[in-house]
Amino acid sequence: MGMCIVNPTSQIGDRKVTSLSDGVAAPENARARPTMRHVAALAGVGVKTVSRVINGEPNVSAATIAKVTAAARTLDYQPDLHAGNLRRADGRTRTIGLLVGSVDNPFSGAVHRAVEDAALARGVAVFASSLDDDPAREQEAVSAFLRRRVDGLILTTISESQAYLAPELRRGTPVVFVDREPAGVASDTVVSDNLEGAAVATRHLLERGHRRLAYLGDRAEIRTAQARRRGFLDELGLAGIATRDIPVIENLHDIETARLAALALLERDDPPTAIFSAQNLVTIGVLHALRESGLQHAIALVGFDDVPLADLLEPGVTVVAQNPQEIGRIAAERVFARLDGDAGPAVRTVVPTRLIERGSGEIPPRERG
Amino acid sequence: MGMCIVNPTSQIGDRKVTSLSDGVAAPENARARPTMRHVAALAGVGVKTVSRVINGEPNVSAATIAKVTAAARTLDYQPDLHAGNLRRADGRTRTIGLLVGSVDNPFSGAVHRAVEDAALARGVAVFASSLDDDPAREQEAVSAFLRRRVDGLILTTISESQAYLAPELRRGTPVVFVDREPAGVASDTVVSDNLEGAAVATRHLLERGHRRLAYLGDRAEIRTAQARRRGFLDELGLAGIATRDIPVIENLHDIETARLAALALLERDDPPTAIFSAQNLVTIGVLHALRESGLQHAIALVGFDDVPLADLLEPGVTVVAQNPQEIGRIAAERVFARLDGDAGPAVRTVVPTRLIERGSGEIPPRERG
DNA sequence: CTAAGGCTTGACATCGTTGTCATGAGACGA
DNA sequence: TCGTCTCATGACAACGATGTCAAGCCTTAG
Repeated sequence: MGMCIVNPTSQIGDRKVTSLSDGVAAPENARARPTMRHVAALAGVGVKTVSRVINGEPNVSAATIAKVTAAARTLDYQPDLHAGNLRRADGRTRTIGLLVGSVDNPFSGAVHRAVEDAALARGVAVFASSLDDDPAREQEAVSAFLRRRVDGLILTTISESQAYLAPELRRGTPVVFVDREPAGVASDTVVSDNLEGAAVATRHLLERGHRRLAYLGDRAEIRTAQARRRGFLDELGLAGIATRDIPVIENLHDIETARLAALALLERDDPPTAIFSAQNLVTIGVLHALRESGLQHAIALVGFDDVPLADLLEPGVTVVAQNPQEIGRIAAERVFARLDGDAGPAVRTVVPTRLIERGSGEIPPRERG
Repeated sequence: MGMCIVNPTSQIGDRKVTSLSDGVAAPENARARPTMRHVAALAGVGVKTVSRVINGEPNVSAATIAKVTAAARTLDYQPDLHAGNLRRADGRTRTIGLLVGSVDNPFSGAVHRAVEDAALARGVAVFASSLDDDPAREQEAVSAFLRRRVDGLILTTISESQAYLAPELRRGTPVVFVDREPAGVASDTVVSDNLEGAAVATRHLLERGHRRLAYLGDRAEIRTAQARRRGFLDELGLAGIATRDIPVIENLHDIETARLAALALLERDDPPTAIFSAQNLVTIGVLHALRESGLQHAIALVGFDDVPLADLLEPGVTVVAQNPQEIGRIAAERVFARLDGDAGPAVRTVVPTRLIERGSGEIPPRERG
């Protein structure tokens, strides 16, 4: 074990060295993963010299660089980033953790893509996980990220408090909250203007004469959903509409529950003339329900968050669009600014929303009855 | 430096031990990340005992477990997975690398989600990267994964040959190719039945009487795109249609280029009566062009790969749907089977496609002129 | 000719953890 | 009472890399 034998033919350099061997030739088809010591032995230099060459450090002769490079290529050597990190001064893994709603939700995908683009430019890899609005998953994902020593976190959260992150924040790990604001800790946050966006959507319907509106939204415990609901209700209040009779249907977490809720709503004796759907999957569920009821041209709809192909539907779907690319871009920018030494107070960035009129939100109210 | 001072008040256990200190008290608000040695010192036990408790190894007394657990909680200790891996026998990082077309493409998102679900069940984290059909990005992503010592790879590829992976495969790293078959190496592969799917789409149009068809597809160098094109052309040949006059427009890589190509096609003197769009973004581009030309009810369309909200459009979009969830699920299953010791020959899994008739593919041919 | 300085290079300790092994305490049967 | 066994525990080396430091060589200036 670990026995050293002289094997002058197995080196690239010109000096005689002992080569690494277990005394048994490894079969060609199951070579072990080479380490720096293997490269050093093959090149006939010390491991530190290999380290210097691999990391492009100065003060290595051209001849040595050539020998080491050749040996590394011959062995298909890949440095072990984590072993290096253990000793390296900055201790950076060049890895960040990203927790989004679900990697197959278009909003999340756009955020993810923007984060990835920023990370790629800095040679940083991205762990991506789906939250699925499950508090346990949030904690597990964060824990999994931290055990892998990510340099920073970009998190969409669902649990009641993120106070469990306080020790990590004290250690200086950058954490940026996206889409939803944290509770119990202060850290950089990037969110859409949910309150104002919902108000804009609601005003849009009110201005077209609608008085019987309905709200369909996500889980009530999500602060983002609460803000959208409040924006909706506040605006009704400003318009002097009694919110007592306004249907506010919450806890719709996927297309199917939203569709069923919308169908039930449309079958009431006194259905609304306009619907505000406060999340992209909810909007899609409502679209299905309207279509099934043949009411897509009769009942107005404004959705919060854009929906794929919304412009190709008939009528086009009017939405208050978020800007997930921008959210992701800014979140990544915050993480990297912190890693670059920015020690200022927590920054809260509000990304504006944009009303996109496509038809469904411009349907006038029908007469009652 | 590294000086040890006795600090009997800073421990949870009952034995006197030297605590870790630099001789200077760290400020409360910038505590360094605790290691096992810190936990051991606080608990008044040896590091190996902490290791045993953290890893749930047997033969530790209940009292010791309690002390160590308390100390770990007090310090908010998180074990460093990579440091452990360095020494651990199996050397697994419990991490895999996933390379998809783009994390914001719905097909990729669905694959990603399925892989994540399988990985989560095993406590494995997923690095996700976007290929963007860029050969350089493929190599960089793979290299970034390997430097981080992922246990396995699930790859969508674009470069001409994946022979560069041969040494890694010899080392036993599981590699599964998804969506596109590799060249130059043999390894597990999970793909849709592109040839047959395209043939089904084409037959569907032929059976409805179309003779003037057109093909709009992705980059010609992508083998998957080649297979779809061949499926289309072969089927025309079988039907006795001269393929010389059939428009075959390739290298459409995003919605906008596809839209422009389709618009140009529709403005020809002799436009097709039916279109086969061979990729999801191309289908969306074609849908825009048809809509802009007011021809969505006049020209038949069958797309390869499903499109979000395809069922809500008018007409609904007929597609040959792939099954990205299944592709992702099987790919993950292959990786984990290999990690569990499956040393059998490379497996090629073909996931069937499914024709979904929604209206656009059932439009009959218009009379010429 | 010699001292000083710069350039190359490698030995060694170290990062945070786990595998190996030895040690000591207590239980148990003869 | 005494070995023998099991259990609980910690010292130490090792994993693959990098930081530190000293040594050797070669220039160059005095």
